[in-house]
Amino acid sequence: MDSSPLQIVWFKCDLRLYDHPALATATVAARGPVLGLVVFEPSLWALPDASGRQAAFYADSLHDLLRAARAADLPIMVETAEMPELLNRLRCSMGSFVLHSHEETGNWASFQRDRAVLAWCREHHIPWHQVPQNGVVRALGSRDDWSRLHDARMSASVLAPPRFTALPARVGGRLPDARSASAEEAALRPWRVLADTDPCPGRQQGGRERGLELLRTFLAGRGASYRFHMSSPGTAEQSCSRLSAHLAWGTLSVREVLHAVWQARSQWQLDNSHPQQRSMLASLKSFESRLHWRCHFMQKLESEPELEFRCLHPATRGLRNEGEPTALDTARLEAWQEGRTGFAFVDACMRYLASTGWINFRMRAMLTSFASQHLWLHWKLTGEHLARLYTDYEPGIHWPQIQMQSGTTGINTIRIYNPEKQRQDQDPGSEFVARWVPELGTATYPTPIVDHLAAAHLARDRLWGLRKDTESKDAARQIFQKHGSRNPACEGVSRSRASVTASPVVTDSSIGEQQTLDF
DNA sequence: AGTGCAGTTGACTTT
DNA sequence: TAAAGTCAACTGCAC
Repeated sequence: MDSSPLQIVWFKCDLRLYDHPALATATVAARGPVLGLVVFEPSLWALPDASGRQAAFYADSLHDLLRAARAADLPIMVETAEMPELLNRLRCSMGSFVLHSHEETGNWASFQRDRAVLAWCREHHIPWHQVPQNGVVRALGSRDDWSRLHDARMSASVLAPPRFTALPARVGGRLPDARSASAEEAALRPWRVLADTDPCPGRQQGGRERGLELLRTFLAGRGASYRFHMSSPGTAEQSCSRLSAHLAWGTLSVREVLHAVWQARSQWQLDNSHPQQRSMLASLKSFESRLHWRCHFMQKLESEPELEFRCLHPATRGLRNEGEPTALDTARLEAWQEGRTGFAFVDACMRYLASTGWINFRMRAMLTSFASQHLWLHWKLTGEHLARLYTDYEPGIHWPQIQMQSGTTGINTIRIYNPEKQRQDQDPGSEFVARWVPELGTATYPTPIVDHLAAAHLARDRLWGLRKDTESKDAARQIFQKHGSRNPACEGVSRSRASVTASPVVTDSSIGEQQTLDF
């Protein structure tokens, strides 16, 4: 009998060695040798929310991970297979092992995959240790406890990369020689092949080294203009942290980013003579707040994975066409996807996103609002399209945000963005529109496909109309109890009244959260 | 000079 | 940085 069984660390959306709790628990003293495992799962990459640009970012990141692992003497096996069949194969060839991974708040399919893996592990008496890597709490009892649990996770120390011991020959001999460049290219091939199907000329590069560089420049001063430049699509690209894809694919951990923010803050606090001190301290504060909100939103999908395909508030189910799209739906969907709605700013944003794989938060909200409210398309279809376009697609942020901007959560105020007002506010000089919709003003540019004022009015009436009856309000209260933020500054309370009365009054029109990721 | 009035601004509410 | 609506206070101008 082997007294120290093989410890397999299954890398999922956590492509790093630093601050990697699953790797740390696998390497604590008295355990066996450690083997990394990265799996290209064809069924998951074929889903309608997956795309080539995400695969490309993953490949970049895996490249960095394999290099770092070589330097640290951690062998990593890269496989193309479905789980749990792969685990079965590994058990046959290598014998029993212990499996380690991070808790994942992914899409429904990844959740089902994890259930299958859990069933397989139980059947074969393979221990599977799943540990958290962010502020999302699995099996959360009450939202009242969440903030405390989140803060405790985030304030714990970051974990140094562990030291590894040599693999026994029975395992090591079966690994491909990952030291050669051609072997590494072969390992990355499934992701690269998929990437080639999705041209994205402005795509952000993946890999931990790039992520660290973005973090460094943002904290060292690039973030000074963050608060005033994040809302316009023309300036956000440089002023935002651009860490979203790195957090989504785990080349950086949210905790290490947070600790870096705290360290930068104490440095900036000392630098009284620096002209950017004030703006940097303000930026760091709002950036930290967003990291908190990031986990807050992901917690919603963790607690209710059906958010990916079912309207949260029961009264909003069936509001938009959930069946076979009509001819009108299809025409509108295609116009929106292809950036030819006749609303130049909306079209410019969609084309920019398609070309770069990223757009700032506010414009994501506008694109969603336009599809759901003005075009009255069901959010599942449009949400899948946006998911594919986002290199930084994070299911736990995406689906709760999509539902929020579509007015189907019941606990958030209805936000219908006016595409003309947004153009005025965010692109007053029309530089952004001119760059991405150069044919504007010529005969080839379409006329608007809807009367946006009338469409917004109709959407407002429909959504507010649903909230009037008592049953609907009761449902909203229950949703708030399960998912709502307990931050007093964000309650559905009129702030002026809350500040002057002993017991703030919750108005009927504002049960729940008033906060978005953008504020 | 003070009054009347259209138009603007800002705080606040409603959808 | 949701947008639209309401209302009161203010402003600039004409008379």
